[in-house]
Amino acid sequence: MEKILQIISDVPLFNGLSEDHLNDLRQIAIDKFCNKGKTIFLEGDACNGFYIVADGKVKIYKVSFEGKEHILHIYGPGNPFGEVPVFAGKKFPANAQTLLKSHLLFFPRTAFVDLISQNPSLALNMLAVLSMRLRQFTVQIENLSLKEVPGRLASYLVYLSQEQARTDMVTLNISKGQLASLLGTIPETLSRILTKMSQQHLIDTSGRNIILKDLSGLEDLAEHGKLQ
Amino acid sequence: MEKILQIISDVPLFNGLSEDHLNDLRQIAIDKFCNKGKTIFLEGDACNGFYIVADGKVKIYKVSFEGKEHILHIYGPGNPFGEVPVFAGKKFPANAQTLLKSHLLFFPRTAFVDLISQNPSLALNMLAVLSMRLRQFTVQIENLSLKEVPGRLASYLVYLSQEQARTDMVTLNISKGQLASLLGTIPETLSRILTKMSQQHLIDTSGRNIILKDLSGLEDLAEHGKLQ
DNA sequence: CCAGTGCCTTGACTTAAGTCAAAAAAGCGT
DNA sequence: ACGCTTTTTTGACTTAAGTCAAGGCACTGG
Repeated sequence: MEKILQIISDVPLFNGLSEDHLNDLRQIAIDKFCNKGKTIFLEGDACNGFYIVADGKVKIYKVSFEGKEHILHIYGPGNPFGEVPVFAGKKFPANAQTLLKSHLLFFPRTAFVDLISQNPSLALNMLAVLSMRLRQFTVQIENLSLKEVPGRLASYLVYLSQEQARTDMVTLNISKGQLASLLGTIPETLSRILTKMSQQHLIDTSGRNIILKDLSGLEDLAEHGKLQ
Repeated sequence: MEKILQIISDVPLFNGLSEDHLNDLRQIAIDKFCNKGKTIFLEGDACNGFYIVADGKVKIYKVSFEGKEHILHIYGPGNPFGEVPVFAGKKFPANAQTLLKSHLLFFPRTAFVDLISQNPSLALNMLAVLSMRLRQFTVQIENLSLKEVPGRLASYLVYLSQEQARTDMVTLNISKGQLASLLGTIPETLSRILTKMSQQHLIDTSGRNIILKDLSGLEDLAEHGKLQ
């Protein structure tokens, strides 16, 4: 049981909270264990709380009428999700599904709102989380409408290289099909662009490893980029 | 001077706050009058506060390397903007410019954060505002990646029809060029699609007025649609 | 070792939407 | 009403990226 407290205290959202507040959070948190591929909620579902990934991986996605899916986020340990309807409206704006066997913590809406009302620094943390998300969405929209697929892929590779703190190689932690969906395209197109980038000596691919042969070329492509 | 207090008390973000708190807000608010076309901030600018539109109209937009612009939002009276860096990071994630002669209220960051820390209901209101924005972005991303331009335009018309509470006609409150940018396309394409929709007897256009001849057809198109 | 499944790649084709250029229409100030 | 600017429309052309269909590759379990 102390494991939950441990997990909670490691979540960025709860950074800087006092022992007492962490304990309060622990009191209201509910464990949820899910197998891979489990749907956690669907767009339009009523919401009575939000989740934090304790362990595993979750995708947040939208589906078009024809069934095509676009992944909005992929969240791992420490990331909250499903918070939007806690504060605005009552319905989830997208779908959530586990990509791996996962351990989630569920925070019921009313209890959590009570905590926030009594705890300004929790409120400020939550505001920071939502603001970061807005910032990310801003970038996603820019990518989708102002850049072509090669530029989006290059951005993603540069981002991975920062995240993984390596300039020589990055490793995808999702399948290429999922990456295509995250970039707002389809697997065929992604595949073609990866081969094109290899031909231009920007990268080399082997499975989920992508060797960055010309990082500054990729940065360039991410910025103003056409691939020829 | 009482005008400012009046404006503040009408802003949804400040709904339900006590007289005292409204007065506090009024103390920290700074008037700003801008002519049409005035740049309020640019992406990457350091931020030391956020704005509320008291009067006029402001566009929030991103610009690509080649200079193409994509409008993210257009805000009118009562809408706050530029709040993201108040809570996360310190730089604006996009650009802001007035579309009309406008009257803005500026709230300096530190003073505002102090108020929020002392006032849970202001914090909850702010959380609601940011959550609504996330919800809207979610829809925008869905539109951009899963729908074609005719579907996006149809969505927008349906949205306008709800907003203006009319089923027979809507009036654009921005130019068609700006609408194109808001939909993630260019004026030429928008123009062509408007004529196509007229040919299909979905709408009739005359300047900024668009007569909705077949609202359910438009709803259909917005949902799952191709225009043929 | 082989069959089977899921993932990825390739090829041929189609199409939505962007570019460039020019004309037409609408606004605006004097 | 006039000339000027800005916005919108139209046409011809190009291109990025999607669709459909098939094949290859790689990992799994019998």
